[in-house]
Amino acid sequence: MKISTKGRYGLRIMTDLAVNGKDGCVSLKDIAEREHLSEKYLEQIIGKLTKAELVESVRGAKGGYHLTRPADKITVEDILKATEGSLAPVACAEDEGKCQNYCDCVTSFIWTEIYKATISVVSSITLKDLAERSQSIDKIELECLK
Amino acid sequence: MKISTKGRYGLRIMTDLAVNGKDGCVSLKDIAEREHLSEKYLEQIIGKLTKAELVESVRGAKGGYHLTRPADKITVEDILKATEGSLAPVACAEDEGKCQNYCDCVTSFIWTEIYKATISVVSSITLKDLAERSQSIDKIELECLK
DNA sequence: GTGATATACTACCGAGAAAGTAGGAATTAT
DNA sequence: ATAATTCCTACTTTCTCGGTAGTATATCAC
Repeated sequence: MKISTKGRYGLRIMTDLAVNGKDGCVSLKDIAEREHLSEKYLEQIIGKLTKAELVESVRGAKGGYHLTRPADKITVEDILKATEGSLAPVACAEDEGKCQNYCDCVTSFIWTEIYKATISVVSSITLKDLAERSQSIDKIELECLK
Repeated sequence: MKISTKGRYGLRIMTDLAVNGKDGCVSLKDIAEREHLSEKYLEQIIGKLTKAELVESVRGAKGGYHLTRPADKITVEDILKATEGSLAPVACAEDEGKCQNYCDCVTSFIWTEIYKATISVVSSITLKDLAERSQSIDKIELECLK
Protein backbone atom coordinates (compact mmCIF):
# COMPACT_ATOMS: atom_id res chain seq x y z
CA MET A 1 0.00 0.00 0.00
CA LYS A 2 2.83 2.37 -0.68
CA ILE A 3 3.13 5.35 -3.00
CA SER A 4 6.41 5.25 -4.93
CA THR A 5 8.88 8.01 -5.68
CA LYS A 6 7.28 8.44 -9.09
CA GLY A 7 4.04 9.63 -7.55
CA ARG A 8 5.72 11.70 -4.88
CA TYR A 9 8.22 13.34 -7.21
CA GLY A 10 5.42 13.87 -9.71
CA LEU A 11 3.57 15.97 -7.18
CA ARG A 12 6.71 17.99 -6.49
CA ILE A 13 7.34 18.62 -10.17
CA MET A 14 3.79 19.79 -10.67
CA THR A 15 3.82 21.97 -7.58
CA ASP A 16 7.09 23.49 -8.70
CA LEU A 17 5.61 24.21 -12.12
CA ALA A 18 2.53 25.76 -10.57
CA VAL A 19 4.62 28.03 -8.37
CA ASN A 20 7.48 28.89 -10.72
CA GLY A 21 5.88 28.63 -14.13
CA LYS A 22 3.61 31.65 -13.96
CA ASP A 23 5.36 33.22 -16.94
CA GLY A 24 6.53 30.81 -19.61
CA CYS A 25 8.57 27.65 -19.41
CA VAL A 26 10.49 26.06 -16.60
CA SER A 27 13.38 23.74 -17.46
CA LEU A 28 13.81 20.39 -15.78
CA LYS A 29 17.27 21.44 -14.74
CA ASP A 30 15.82 24.24 -12.63
CA ILE A 31 13.23 21.95 -11.07
CA ALA A 32 15.83 19.30 -10.31
CA GLU A 33 18.04 21.86 -8.62
CA ARG A 34 15.28 23.40 -6.57
CA GLU A 35 13.87 20.06 -5.51
CA HIS A 36 17.26 18.38 -5.02
CA LEU A 37 16.35 15.49 -7.32
CA SER A 38 18.14 13.82 -10.21
CA GLU A 39 17.36 15.59 -13.47
CA LYS A 40 17.66 12.35 -15.41
CA TYR A 41 15.15 10.58 -13.23
CA LEU A 42 12.71 13.46 -13.36
CA GLU A 43 12.93 13.27 -17.14
CA GLN A 44 11.18 9.91 -17.03
CA ILE A 45 8.54 11.09 -14.63
CA ILE A 46 7.71 14.29 -16.45
CA GLY A 47 7.44 12.18 -19.59
CA LYS A 48 4.44 10.48 -17.99
CA LEU A 49 2.94 13.83 -17.05
CA THR A 50 3.41 15.03 -20.62
CA LYS A 51 1.74 11.93 -22.04
CA ALA A 52 -1.15 12.46 -19.66
CA GLU A 53 -1.42 16.00 -21.06
CA LEU A 54 -0.99 17.63 -17.70
CA VAL A 55 2.09 19.50 -18.90
CA GLU A 56 3.29 20.59 -22.31
CA SER A 57 6.92 20.55 -23.37
CA VAL A 58 8.83 23.10 -25.41
CA ARG A 59 11.98 21.71 -26.97
CA GLY A 60 15.24 23.42 -27.69
CA ALA A 61 17.14 26.20 -25.96
CA LYS A 62 14.99 28.26 -23.58
CA GLY A 63 12.52 25.42 -23.70
CA GLY A 64 11.02 23.57 -20.79
CA TYR A 65 7.60 22.66 -19.47
CA HIS A 66 4.42 24.40 -18.44
CA LEU A 67 1.01 23.31 -17.21
CA THR A 68 -1.65 22.72 -19.85
CA ARG A 69 -4.40 24.18 -17.69
CA PRO A 70 -4.86 26.25 -14.53
CA ALA A 71 -3.66 24.63 -11.31
CA ASP A 72 -7.16 24.55 -9.86
CA LYS A 73 -8.26 22.37 -12.78
CA ILE A 74 -5.64 19.70 -12.02
CA THR A 75 -6.24 17.31 -9.15
CA VAL A 76 -3.91 15.14 -7.14
CA GLU A 77 -5.82 12.23 -8.66
CA ASP A 78 -4.76 13.34 -12.16
CA ILE A 79 -1.14 13.54 -11.11
CA LEU A 80 -0.97 10.30 -9.16
CA LYS A 81 -2.79 8.33 -11.84
CA ALA A 82 -0.39 9.63 -14.46
CA THR A 83 2.72 8.82 -12.47
CA GLU A 84 1.75 5.85 -10.29
CA GLY A 85 -0.65 4.10 -12.59
CA SER A 86 -3.77 2.79 -10.90
CA LEU A 87 -4.55 3.74 -7.33
CA ALA A 88 -6.59 0.60 -6.73
CA PRO A 89 -5.38 -1.85 -4.05
CA VAL A 90 -6.12 -4.74 -6.43
CA ALA A 91 -6.79 -4.66 -10.17
CA CYS A 92 -10.45 -5.64 -9.96
CA ALA A 93 -11.30 -2.80 -7.57
CA GLU A 94 -11.00 -0.19 -10.28
CA ASP A 95 -12.76 -2.04 -13.02
CA GLU A 96 -15.08 -4.74 -11.82
CA GLY A 97 -15.36 -6.01 -15.36
CA LYS A 98 -11.74 -7.10 -15.24
CA CYS A 99 -12.66 -9.91 -12.92
CA GLN A 100 -15.38 -12.19 -14.20
CA ASN A 101 -15.96 -13.56 -10.73
CA TYR A 102 -16.10 -10.25 -8.98
CA CYS A 103 -19.48 -10.84 -7.43
CA ASP A 104 -18.46 -14.27 -6.14
CA CYS A 105 -15.40 -12.91 -4.39
CA VAL A 106 -15.61 -12.61 -0.62
CA THR A 107 -13.24 -9.68 -0.34
CA SER A 108 -14.02 -7.71 -3.50
CA PHE A 109 -16.17 -5.16 -1.72
CA ILE A 110 -13.31 -4.32 0.66
CA TRP A 111 -11.04 -3.31 -2.21
CA THR A 112 -13.75 -1.36 -3.92
CA GLU A 113 -14.48 0.58 -0.75
CA ILE A 114 -10.81 1.37 -0.16
CA TYR A 115 -10.46 2.48 -3.75
CA LYS A 116 -13.49 4.74 -3.60
CA ALA A 117 -12.31 6.27 -0.33
CA THR A 118 -8.87 6.95 -1.78
CA ILE A 119 -10.23 8.52 -4.94
CA SER A 120 -12.57 10.66 -2.90
CA VAL A 121 -9.56 12.13 -1.09
CA VAL A 122 -7.23 12.71 -4.03
CA SER A 123 -9.90 14.02 -6.38
CA SER A 124 -10.83 16.74 -3.92
CA ILE A 125 -7.33 18.21 -3.66
CA THR A 126 -6.10 20.40 -6.51
CA LEU A 127 -2.66 21.48 -7.57
CA LYS A 128 -3.64 24.98 -6.55
CA ASP A 129 -4.03 23.75 -2.97
CA LEU A 130 -0.53 22.32 -3.08
CA ALA A 131 0.94 25.44 -4.64
CA GLU A 132 -0.61 27.67 -1.99
CA ARG A 133 0.57 25.35 0.73
CA SER A 134 4.04 25.34 -0.74
CA GLN A 135 4.26 29.09 -0.80
CA SER A 136 3.34 29.31 2.85
CA ILE A 137 6.20 26.99 3.66
CA ASP A 138 9.68 28.28 3.18
CA LYS A 139 11.74 25.41 4.45
CA ILE A 140 11.97 22.66 1.85
CA GLU A 141 11.48 19.27 3.37
CA LEU A 142 13.33 16.16 2.37
CA GLU A 143 12.74 13.41 4.89
CA CYS A 144 9.05 12.89 4.17
CA LEU A 145 9.46 13.01 0.43
CA LYS A 146 12.53 10.88 0.03
CA MET B 1 -0.81 1.23 -3.78
CA LYS B 2 -1.25 -2.52 -4.00
CA ILE B 3 -2.23 -5.09 -1.42
CA SER B 4 0.08 -8.12 -1.64
CA THR B 5 -0.74 -11.82 -1.49
CA LYS B 6 0.16 -11.80 2.20
CA GLY B 7 -2.77 -9.56 3.00
CA ARG B 8 -5.16 -11.28 0.63
CA TYR B 9 -4.22 -14.80 1.69
CA GLY B 10 -4.31 -13.66 5.30
CA LEU B 11 -7.96 -12.72 4.88
CA ARG B 12 -8.67 -16.09 3.30
CA ILE B 13 -6.94 -17.98 6.07
CA MET B 14 -8.89 -16.09 8.70
CA THR B 15 -12.19 -16.48 6.88
CA ASP B 16 -11.52 -20.19 6.53
CA LEU B 17 -10.78 -20.44 10.24
CA ALA B 18 -13.94 -18.54 11.09
CA VAL B 19 -16.05 -20.83 8.93
CA ASN B 20 -14.37 -24.19 9.56
CA GLY B 21 -12.94 -23.74 13.03
CA LYS B 22 -16.16 -23.73 15.03
CA ASP B 23 -15.10 -26.83 16.94
CA GLY B 24 -11.42 -27.08 17.73
CA CYS B 25 -8.35 -26.76 15.55
CA VAL B 26 -7.93 -26.52 11.83
CA SER B 27 -4.63 -27.64 10.31
CA LEU B 28 -2.84 -25.58 7.71
CA LYS B 29 -2.90 -28.55 5.41
CA ASP B 30 -6.70 -28.44 5.34
CA ILE B 31 -6.78 -24.70 4.74
CA ALA B 32 -4.19 -24.94 1.97
CA GLU B 33 -6.21 -27.64 0.24
CA ARG B 34 -9.52 -25.82 0.53
CA GLU B 35 -8.06 -22.51 -0.61
CA HIS B 36 -5.75 -23.99 -3.25
CA LEU B 37 -2.71 -22.29 -1.81
CA SER B 38 0.79 -23.50 -0.93
CA GLU B 39 0.92 -24.85 2.59
CA LYS B 40 4.50 -23.75 3.02
CA TYR B 41 3.73 -20.20 2.03
CA LEU B 42 0.70 -20.04 4.29
CA GLU B 43 2.94 -21.14 7.11
CA GLN B 44 4.77 -17.82 6.92
CA ILE B 45 1.59 -15.83 6.75
CA ILE B 46 -0.16 -17.57 9.61
CA GLY B 47 3.03 -17.03 11.60
CA LYS B 48 2.33 -13.31 11.38
CA LEU B 49 -1.27 -13.83 12.43
CA THR B 50 -0.09 -15.89 15.38
CA LYS B 51 2.39 -13.22 16.46
CA ALA B 52 -0.37 -10.65 16.23
CA GLU B 53 -2.40 -12.87 18.55
CA LEU B 54 -5.29 -13.19 16.15
CA VAL B 55 -4.89 -16.96 16.05
CA GLU B 56 -3.44 -19.48 18.46
CA SER B 57 -1.46 -22.49 17.41
CA VAL B 58 -1.59 -26.02 18.80
CA ARG B 59 1.50 -28.07 17.97
CA GLY B 60 1.79 -31.74 17.35
CA ALA B 61 -0.56 -34.32 15.86
CA LYS B 62 -4.19 -33.19 15.80
CA GLY B 63 -2.85 -29.69 16.22
CA GLY B 64 -3.59 -26.67 14.11
CA TYR B 65 -4.89 -23.16 14.57
CA HIS B 66 -7.96 -21.42 15.93
CA LEU B 67 -9.09 -17.85 16.43
CA THR B 68 -8.24 -16.23 19.75
CA ARG B 69 -11.53 -14.35 19.89
CA PRO B 70 -14.96 -14.28 18.25
CA ALA B 71 -15.01 -13.36 14.58
CA ASP B 72 -17.00 -10.20 15.21
CA LYS B 73 -14.21 -8.94 17.46
CA ILE B 74 -11.62 -9.20 14.68
CA THR B 75 -11.56 -6.53 11.99
CA VAL B 76 -10.11 -6.50 8.51
CA GLU B 77 -7.80 -3.80 9.85
CA ASP B 78 -6.39 -6.25 12.42
CA ILE B 79 -5.76 -8.84 9.75
CA LEU B 80 -4.26 -6.55 7.11
CA LYS B 81 -2.03 -4.79 9.62
CA ALA B 82 -0.71 -8.13 10.85
CA THR B 83 -0.02 -9.51 7.38
CA GLU B 84 0.74 -6.46 5.24
CA GLY B 85 2.43 -4.31 7.81
CA SER B 86 1.38 -0.68 7.71
CA LEU B 87 -1.53 0.41 5.54
CA ALA B 88 -0.15 3.93 5.21
CA PRO B 89 0.80 5.16 1.73
CA VAL B 90 4.00 6.64 3.20
CA ALA B 91 5.63 5.99 6.56
CA CYS B 92 4.93 9.41 8.04
CA ALA B 93 1.19 9.17 7.41
CA GLU B 94 0.70 6.65 10.15
CA ASP B 95 2.89 8.22 12.75
CA GLU B 96 3.48 11.90 12.20
CA GLY B 97 6.16 11.78 14.84
CA LYS B 98 8.32 9.61 12.59
CA CYS B 99 8.95 12.61 10.38
CA GLN B 100 10.33 15.61 12.18
CA ASN B 101 9.41 17.83 9.27
CA TYR B 102 5.88 16.61 8.89
CA CYS B 103 4.32 20.02 9.29
CA ASP B 104 6.68 21.57 6.74
CA CYS B 105 5.82 19.00 4.11
CA VAL B 106 3.54 20.10 1.29
CA THR B 107 2.01 16.69 0.65
CA SER B 108 1.86 15.22 4.16
CA PHE B 109 -1.84 15.96 4.61
CA ILE B 110 -2.67 14.01 1.44
CA TRP B 111 -1.12 10.83 2.82
CA THR B 112 -2.73 11.32 6.20
CA GLU B 113 -6.15 11.74 4.61
CA ILE B 114 -5.70 8.65 2.44
CA TYR B 115 -4.58 6.68 5.46
CA LYS B 116 -7.51 7.79 7.58
CA ALA B 117 -9.96 6.98 4.80
CA THR B 118 -8.46 3.52 4.36
CA ILE B 119 -8.53 2.76 8.07
CA SER B 120 -12.10 3.94 8.29
CA VAL B 121 -13.07 1.31 5.71
CA VAL B 122 -11.13 -1.65 7.03
CA SER B 123 -11.87 -1.02 10.69
CA SER B 124 -15.58 -1.17 10.02
CA ILE B 125 -15.55 -4.65 8.46
CA THR B 126 -15.25 -7.65 10.75
CA LEU B 127 -14.23 -11.21 10.12
CA LYS B 128 -17.80 -12.20 10.87
CA ASP B 129 -18.92 -10.17 7.86
CA LEU B 130 -16.48 -12.06 5.67
CA ALA B 131 -17.46 -15.43 7.08
CA GLU B 132 -21.14 -14.77 6.47
CA ARG B 133 -20.42 -13.55 2.98
CA SER B 134 -18.32 -16.63 2.33
CA GLN B 135 -21.06 -18.98 3.40
CA SER B 136 -23.51 -17.36 1.04
CA ILE B 137 -21.13 -17.99 -1.81
CA ASP B 138 -20.53 -21.55 -2.86
CA LYS B 139 -18.23 -21.11 -5.81
CA ILE B 140 -14.68 -20.51 -4.68
CA GLU B 141 -13.13 -17.68 -6.58
CA LEU B 142 -9.54 -17.57 -7.71
CA GLU B 143 -8.95 -14.80 -10.24
CA CYS B 144 -9.59 -11.89 -7.91
CA LEU B 145 -7.57 -13.36 -5.10
CA LYS B 146 -4.55 -14.54 -7.01
C1' DG C 1 8.98 -45.12 23.20
C1' DT C 2 8.17 -44.98 18.42
C1' DG C 3 5.78 -43.29 14.44
C1' DA C 4 2.87 -40.18 12.24
C1' DT C 5 1.29 -35.67 12.23
C1' DA C 6 1.73 -30.80 13.12
C1' DT C 7 3.79 -26.35 13.93
C1' DA C 8 8.34 -23.25 14.20
C1' DC C 9 12.18 -21.31 12.36
C1' DT C 10 15.25 -19.85 9.08
C1' DA C 11 17.80 -19.96 4.95
C1' DC C 12 17.59 -19.76 0.14
C1' DC C 13 16.08 -18.56 -4.70
C1' DG C 14 14.28 -16.60 -9.07
C1' DA C 15 11.62 -13.03 -11.23
C1' DG C 16 10.25 -8.58 -11.49
C1' DA C 17 9.83 -3.85 -9.92
C1' DA C 18 11.81 0.37 -8.04
C1' DA C 19 15.04 3.88 -8.33
C1' DG C 20 18.09 5.66 -10.63
C1' DT C 21 22.26 6.28 -14.46
C1' DA C 22 23.95 6.93 -19.04
C1' DG C 23 24.33 8.13 -23.82
C1' DG C 24 22.98 9.86 -27.84
C1' DA C 25 19.46 11.89 -31.17
C1' DA C 26 16.42 15.62 -32.27
C1' DT C 27 15.01 20.44 -31.75
C1' DT C 28 15.48 25.41 -31.25
C1' DA C 29 17.06 30.27 -29.57
C1' DT C 30 20.90 33.15 -30.13
C1' DA D 1 27.56 26.83 -35.47
C1' DT D 2 26.73 26.12 -30.71
C1' DA D 3 24.73 25.83 -26.45
C1' DA D 4 20.62 24.52 -24.18
C1' DT D 5 17.01 21.76 -23.97
C1' DT D 6 13.68 17.76 -24.53
C1' DC D 7 13.10 12.77 -26.26
C1' DC D 8 14.05 8.00 -26.30
C1' DT D 9 15.78 3.81 -24.84
C1' DA D 10 18.88 0.74 -22.73
C1' DC D 11 21.38 -0.46 -18.70
C1' DT D 12 22.43 -1.18 -13.60
C1' DT D 13 21.72 -1.96 -8.94
C1' DT D 14 19.11 -2.90 -5.12
C1' DC D 15 15.04 -4.50 -2.99
C1' DT D 16 10.68 -6.89 -2.54
C1' DC D 17 7.43 -10.48 -3.72
C1' DG D 18 6.14 -15.02 -3.92
C1' DG D 19 7.38 -18.80 -2.99
C1' DT D 20 10.48 -23.54 -1.85
C1' DA D 21 13.21 -26.43 1.21
C1' DG D 22 15.06 -28.45 5.20
C1' DT D 23 15.37 -29.22 9.82
C1' DA D 24 14.02 -28.85 14.61
C1' DT D 25 10.45 -29.25 17.97
C1' DA D 26 6.08 -30.70 19.99
C1' DT D 27 2.18 -33.92 20.60
C1' DC D 28 -1.14 -37.63 19.97
C1' DA D 29 -2.16 -42.57 19.31
C1' DC D 30 -0.75 -46.89 20.02
